[in-house]
Amino acid sequence: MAQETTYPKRYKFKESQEKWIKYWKDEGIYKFDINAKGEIFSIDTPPPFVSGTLHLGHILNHSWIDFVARYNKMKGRNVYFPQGYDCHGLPVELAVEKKYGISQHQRDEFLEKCIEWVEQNINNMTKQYDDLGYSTDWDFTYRTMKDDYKFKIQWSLLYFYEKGWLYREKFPTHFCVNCETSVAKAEVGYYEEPGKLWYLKLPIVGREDEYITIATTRPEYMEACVGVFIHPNDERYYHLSAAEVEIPMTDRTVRIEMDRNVDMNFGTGIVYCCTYGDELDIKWKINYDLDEIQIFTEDGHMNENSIYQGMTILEAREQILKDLDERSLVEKIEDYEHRVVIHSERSSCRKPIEYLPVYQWFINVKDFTDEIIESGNIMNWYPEKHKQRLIDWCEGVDWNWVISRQRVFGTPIPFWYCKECNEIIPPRVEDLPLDPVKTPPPVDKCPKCKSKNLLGEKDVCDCWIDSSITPLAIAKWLEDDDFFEKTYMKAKVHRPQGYEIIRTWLFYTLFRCKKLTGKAPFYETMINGMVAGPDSRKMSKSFGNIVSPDEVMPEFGADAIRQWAAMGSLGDDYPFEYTWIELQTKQPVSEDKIKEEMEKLPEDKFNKKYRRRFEQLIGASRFLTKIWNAYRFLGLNLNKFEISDINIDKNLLSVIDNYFYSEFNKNLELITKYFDEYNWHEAFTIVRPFFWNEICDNYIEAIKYKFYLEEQETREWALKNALNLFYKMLTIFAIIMPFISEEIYSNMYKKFKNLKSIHLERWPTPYENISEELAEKGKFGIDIIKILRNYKSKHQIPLNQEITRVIILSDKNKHEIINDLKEDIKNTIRIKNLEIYEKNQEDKIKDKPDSKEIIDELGIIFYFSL
RNA sequence: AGGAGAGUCUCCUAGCAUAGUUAUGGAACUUCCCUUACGAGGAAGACUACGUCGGUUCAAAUCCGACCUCUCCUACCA
Repeated sequence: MAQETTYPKRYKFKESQEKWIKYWKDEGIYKFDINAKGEIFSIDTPPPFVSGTLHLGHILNHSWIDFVARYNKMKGRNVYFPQGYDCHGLPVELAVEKKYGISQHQRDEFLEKCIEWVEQNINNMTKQYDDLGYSTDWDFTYRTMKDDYKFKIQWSLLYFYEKGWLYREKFPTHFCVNCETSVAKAEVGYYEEPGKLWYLKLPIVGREDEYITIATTRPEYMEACVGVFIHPNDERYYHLSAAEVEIPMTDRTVRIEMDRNVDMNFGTGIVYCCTYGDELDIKWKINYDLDEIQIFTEDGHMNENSIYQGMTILEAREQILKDLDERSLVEKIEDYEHRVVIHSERSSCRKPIEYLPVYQWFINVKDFTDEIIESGNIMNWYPEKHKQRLIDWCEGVDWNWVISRQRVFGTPIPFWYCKECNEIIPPRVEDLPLDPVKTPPPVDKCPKCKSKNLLGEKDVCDCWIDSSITPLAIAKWLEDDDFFEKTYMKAKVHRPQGYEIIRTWLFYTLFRCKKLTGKAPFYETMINGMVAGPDSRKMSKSFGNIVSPDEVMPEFGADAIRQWAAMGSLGDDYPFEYTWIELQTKQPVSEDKIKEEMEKLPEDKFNKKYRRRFEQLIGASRFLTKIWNAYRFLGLNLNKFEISDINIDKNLLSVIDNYFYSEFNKNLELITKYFDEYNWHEAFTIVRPFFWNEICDNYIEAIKYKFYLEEQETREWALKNALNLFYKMLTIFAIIMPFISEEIYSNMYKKFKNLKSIHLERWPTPYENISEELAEKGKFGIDIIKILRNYKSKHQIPLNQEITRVIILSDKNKHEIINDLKEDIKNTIRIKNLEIYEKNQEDKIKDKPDSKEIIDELGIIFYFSL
């Protein structure tokens, strides 16, 4: 007697997940061995920012990445699949300030706490990855905040400096003159303030007593005015084209320019550009190559470029208005609801923000966009259409990359500079990584001006500086030459990512890696879209359409959620569907009603009354149940036998086996083709119906009767053949549903296969030498079975009820086929007496039953009697 | 404001460069049957969609133009 295995009625995904996550870890199923067989295929996965939790966008993206990893492994490649974390960023600083109540000015302690906070978040996110069934090898994880990572970053910056691509220059930034610090865009807010709009007259050069009038909320910028703009379509001002105007309180004149960015409906439709008034001013300064005249100091006073030197900005405003008024240059004053940019998000400051130029570090990318396009062109794009985003972006780049951020938690920019002459002092390679704020420069005086006033840069790097060398970091660049050679230089490197960061992550990675190694980093890229809510708008709190993975994972499990991911389409946005259900009536409730109720009811009451129904996941769970039951059925029968293998013998295949094996071959070819293109959606829409409607509904139904036969050999072969086919399907399932596949494998197949895990298995091969002639016959048999089953159904006969007598009449050439399949037809449909004749024998049949059906497309006539 | 991608039935999705029967395939849905691998299964069914408006054409989801909506990006949140 075979060893008894028990087959629980339901698949318990929770226990299964827990068990296999541990097993995979203990047994090292996903370990990467660089010396293993197969071409090395590296996956440069996106390091998520360490917010502390993965969202559904990550789930979509990383499920796909896991499909890529598992599929390529099965195809025999040696897949290198690490997963790292992007640690630096303003949100970390904000969280630490809030949680520990310390400020960035207590630098050392602050940084320590940042690291602590990040580590906690990483723990949680790592668990979420494991719960998803993510097959990364955690031995190769990385963190952008670690020294080994920083070393590579700083080394690359030094290299860029030596090549002359890295430089330091003044550039405007949001600056709080109250706190005397640069602030991030995320730290500024707006608030509405009743203010004034001043209409000021600027004299036109060479035309006596002619003026143009500009409207401004910031008259104190007048002295910094370097340009005046009007809209090219503005009919009121056609006569002003190319005119010049005088700037009051200065001895300068400026040209009037036409620009489409002007808002014709604001003020007079004429706007003055004061370098750094707002973001538009900055854009104009760059596009029109305007001078910059700085009139403010970093502590909010007027500087030496202003006749109001020493006054605060507000004092200067009052004074200049008086002075302009004296010269009759103030046309009128209006009340105006003014949107003021203030320092609101991080401090209690709430004072207005100014744009001030400070020294920033730059990397020259403008001169290398052709090279980036080339690196993009040699890659395979899935889907192709998103390549255009990269090309368009490259072609439009007209400024260089500002890499410095006035933050503290980031990779230090490893340079010093001379306070007197701004000479840059680079570090020695052997001293990297370092923090120039804490480490003295390698020289004691400026090599250019001999000054001893050398300062370490306290700015840190833009996050994209960290993340745009991930392909090098994972390949142990500068660390292990052999590893680097094998996993980068000679490997196929796959880059999966969302389309929204093509212009950042992909762009900068293509640029830097090519420059640093001479080799374009990627063999191919797979692009995912954004996850939206059911209203196909992005998930956001204000729309109330957010779903968190933590909400659905415990209810449906990873295999179901991964099926949801598999149904998304390459490169397009993908909604996460749900409908609101009223719990009592179980009826769907409209979106509007829900919104109403949400506002009306307290949260707990609302939650008791309504619930979200996740249709996609319900469908996915049903499929898992179907797989589980097919397994149970085969398993229960396997319990009755002692078989030593599930190998097949071509000569012992039944006609029906032959047909389904042939169908499997055809479907496998399609599935493989779609997987090769990373088109999960199309692949899965073949896998699911093929398994469900063909293998379960037709194949298993048609061989079922054999399991109850007396004759051992037929029983055994029927089971073996079915187990063999099911196993091939299971290896395909393993990519999308790793847990249930492993569960079934371990219970039913492990004893026949010499593998610790199905995830070490190879992609299935087609059945060889399948006779198409026999397959045709099998198809014919299945068609007949379908018609008979249909007949029963139409006449409301229970499927398991026996029919007393069925007569099948066919053309001569079909007669023999039907005869061969007699047992299959008879037993599958449960017919007591099945008689088979050629059509020309119709007259000879005795006691023909009344019920008759003619099936033209099969060339068959049926008679039935219940 | 600009640039890019997208809009096909209740939901996903194919098709769209070389325009051509009745627009693909899934899920969900309804009715009947069944319940001995099946919180499952079987059979039938219907409804029925190319964002809007124009144009080119014998013929447009497909080509052209305008517009609308969504999403992403546009030098300090990733």
